[in-house]
Amino acid sequence: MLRISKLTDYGTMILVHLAVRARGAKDGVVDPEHLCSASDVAAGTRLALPTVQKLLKLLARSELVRSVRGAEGGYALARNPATITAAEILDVFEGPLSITECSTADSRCELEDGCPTGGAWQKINRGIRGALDEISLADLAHPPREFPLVDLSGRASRLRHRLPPGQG
Amino acid sequence: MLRISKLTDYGTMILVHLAVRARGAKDGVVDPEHLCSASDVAAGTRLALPTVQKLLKLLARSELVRSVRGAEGGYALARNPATITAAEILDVFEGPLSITECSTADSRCELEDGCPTGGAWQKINRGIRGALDEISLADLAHPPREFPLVDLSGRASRLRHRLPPGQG
DNA sequence: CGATACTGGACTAAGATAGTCCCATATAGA
DNA sequence: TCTATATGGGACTATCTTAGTCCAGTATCG
Repeated sequence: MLRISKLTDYGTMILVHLAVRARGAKDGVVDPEHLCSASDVAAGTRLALPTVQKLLKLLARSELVRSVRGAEGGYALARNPATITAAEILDVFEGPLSITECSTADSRCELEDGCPTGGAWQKINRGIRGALDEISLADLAHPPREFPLVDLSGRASRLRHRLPPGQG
Repeated sequence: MLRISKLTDYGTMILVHLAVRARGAKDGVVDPEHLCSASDVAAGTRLALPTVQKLLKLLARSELVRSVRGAEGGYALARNPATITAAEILDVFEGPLSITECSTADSRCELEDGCPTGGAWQKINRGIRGALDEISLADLAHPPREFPLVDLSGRASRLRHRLPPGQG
């Protein structure tokens, strides 16, 4: 239920990669200014290069990632990973949509007035956003053993990432 | 972000209709055994009949709705609306999926071991489920002014329901 | 028996998604 | 200045999903 697209998942992996690089995963030296090329990200995440390029372009247009063009250019996080929330990340890739289809600005809903479920979906939406606001990119990049969120259910599925076609 | 499909939205409207009928919206007499035909639901929700039929069939296979065949047959909620949660409803229509694509049972994920985001997505998923567990069908059918959920964000979009083609 | 109504599944058009590719532009360094 | 390296913007396509319809079968009431 409540799927996100593969591209959103990939995009998150890319952000995690940038966050890890920024804190100097390789040599222990922290350098938030460190630029990663698309090729570097593709190699690090094992995602296909064209897909990574596409997603990085999208991210660069958002406020989460900055880019430097030309030789020796690349991408880096625009802000501290601790200040970037999962809600913001999903906004970049999925757009600021609500969970109900009819919530886009230019759609007309003739059931609007009498609709008995409208208000409740809105509350559900806010509840979900609240949960997403609690998770930062820093958490994603370096998850602590005990997470700040309450474990509300044992029903969550195992999570795995599928490799793009042509790998594995 | 985090869309549900139109059919899920429609399905929820159908469940709300059944809940309202069960508590006797018309004459004030409460009758949880009251059966609604697909035609009655279609008329009440203003959704197209074939779509309603399809969704009611799906619901009847779940544990949320029971059906009676033959003349004078129809559909009714299998349980008290207060005990049916939004999480259960979404499970019926969207399946027990996680928010990440790769979480289905038969997919293989070569990034599984080293995947730095897996655990966090899982926590996000649980947080969302927690929010959905707080909303009952009874809430959806008869939303109180003040909702049990905390209002965590002012960013939620207006919610409207779009009519199916051929209406309006 | 016949009308009513659910059951199961097939089918299609339209739209979304994932993935690739091309050309333009910017920059560093030889 | 020239060239290699990168990003920027967008077009394009195959595939999958979604939404919606329809039909033949089965159960039940009167």
